[in-house]
Order: sequence, then structure tokens, then C-alpha cells
Amino acid sequence: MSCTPRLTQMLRARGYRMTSQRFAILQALHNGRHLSPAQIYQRVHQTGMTEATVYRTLEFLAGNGILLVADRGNGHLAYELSGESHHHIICRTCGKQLEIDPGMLTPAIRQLESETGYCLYAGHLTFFGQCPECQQNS
Amino acid sequence: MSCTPRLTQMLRARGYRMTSQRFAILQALHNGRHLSPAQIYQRVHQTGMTEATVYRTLEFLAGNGILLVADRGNGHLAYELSGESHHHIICRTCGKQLEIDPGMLTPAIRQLESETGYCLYAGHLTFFGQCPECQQNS
DNA sequence: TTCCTTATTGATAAAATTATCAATAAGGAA
DNA sequence: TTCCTTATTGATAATTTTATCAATAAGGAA
Repeated sequence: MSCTPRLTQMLRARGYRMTSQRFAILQALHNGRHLSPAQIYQRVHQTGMTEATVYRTLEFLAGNGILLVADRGNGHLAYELSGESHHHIICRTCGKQLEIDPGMLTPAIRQLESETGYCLYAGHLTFFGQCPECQQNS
Repeated sequence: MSCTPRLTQMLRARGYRMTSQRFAILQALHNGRHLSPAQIYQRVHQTGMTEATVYRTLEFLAGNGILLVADRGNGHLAYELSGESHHHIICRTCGKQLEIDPGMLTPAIRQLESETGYCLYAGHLTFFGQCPECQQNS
């Protein structure tokens, strides 16, 4: 991946290391987006990596801002590479998901920042609602 | 709680029942907000309720829109009564939390609805960022 | 290079969460 | 009221997630 050297340097500056395990997980998330820990383990266990390492690594990468955590609405969390910021709307009735451009929320986030003084990260938000089709059927 | 009859009727209309276990969990969440499953179990296990029932009930109540799920930023989820819609900003540096009025996001949500055709629920969003104090110390 | 410090991992145990299924109990019908 | 249907629960097992700790390995210093 093209961004690996930059990430390696960033981690190094914080006293951490880019290991083969961390790289493998980043690579898995570079192919499939929104993966659960189990799905990620399925794609990297061939390397001999432990499940415990998968969970630890995900927590570590998320804590360092390299991964984003997304609420999938089923009580579980999924992970994805940050930097490709976007948000979701999930239909509570049929489960369909709509990906929405982050720019659509930029004004609201800017206002939040100016009113609270906080500096907000891109993040990954999940809205819940009902899609147009399901609204008609009810 | 004043809203119990209304909830009972709403569940009944969907073929479900208001049980003593569900009522106990609602009552626990009426006192303490943003509780984890473990915290909730701690407050209701005196009634003889099983942990499995706590998890099941939380999922059920959330699925019926009576509870909201909030990402606490530590990889875990917390539950709270819906109807008291609000949102949070969590500082990634010091962990401090700021509660923000839902009205601040209303314009953005309205725009999202008109652009996507979805009907959005109030929900409970969690933003991550850095608070003013931590911005100065870095 | 070799040594040293320590971040990281695997192995394992512990804890949390979910699934299965028989027993219970709530509400509707008569 | 009694009977019947079925949503719900507790008990239990299975699975997922987390914590502990010794062994490994990466990077810095000399």
C-alpha cells in the first residue's frame, strides 16, 4: 500500500512499530471495507496470527486514528481504514444501507466546532431511519 | 414511570409483551443513563434475572426503538432510554465528554432527509475530537 | 556487529456475549 | 373461569472478546 511508509513513520514517532501483523490487517481492510473482527481474522489467520492479536491490533490501530469504528446497528462494530471518510444511513425496516458523502455534513460539523470549541475528527457516523420504499409500505 | 402504559400498549400492538424483566431494565435506565450491559445486570440481578435475559432484553428494546445504543468510543456500547435525544462529543485526548443539544444538528438532518428521501430517527450520535484545553497542550 | 531496553506476540485462562431448548407464563377465545 | 397458543424466560452450552504473562523480536546505543 502506498501509505505504509507514512504510517510506519507516524507510529515510530510515537514509540510504536509497524509489524507484519499490523500490516496484514491493514492490507485486509484495504481490500474489504467494513469488516468485523471475525472476518478480518478469517483473512489473516493463514499467517499464523492469533485471534487475540487481531482484537489487540484493531484496538491499537483505532486508538491511533488509523482505523475507524462503525456501529453496524446490530449491536456489533466493524472496522475500516480512516482517510476515506464517509457516513451511513441504515434502514431500520429493510436493513438497506446508503453511503452518504461526508461533505453533506461539513456545514453542521463546522458549526458544532465553532459553538463548542472542539476540533472534530472526520469520523464515521451511522444514522438510522426508514428508506423511501419502506415508508410507502407502511 | 409515566410512560410505561404507552410502551405497554405499543408493544402489545406489535404482538409483544411488557414483562417484569423488561420493566426492571427500563427502570434501571430511568435512573442511570448510558449504562453498559454489566452495569444494568448489576442493578437488576437481585430480581433473579439472568445475564442472558439482560442482553436479550436490551437488544429487544433497542430493536423496538425504546432504547438507543451509543458508541462509547472504547469499543463497547452503552444503552439509554430514547426520547431524550441528545448527542456527544468525546475528546480523544483526555476522554472528557460534552453533551450537545439535538437541535444543533436538526438543520443538517433535515437536509439529509430531503437529499436522500429517508426518514431519519432521532438517534444518538457520537462525535470524536479534541477539546479546547487539550488543543492548547499540544 | 553485540548488547540492552521494551514493544509486541502467542499461548492460555478468564470474562463477556450469544445461541439452543425445554419450562413458564401472559393474553385471547370460548 | 378453563383451554390454547405462543412470547418469554432460565438454564446451559457455545462462541466471542478480553486479560495475563512469559517468549520473541525490533530498534537504538556503543
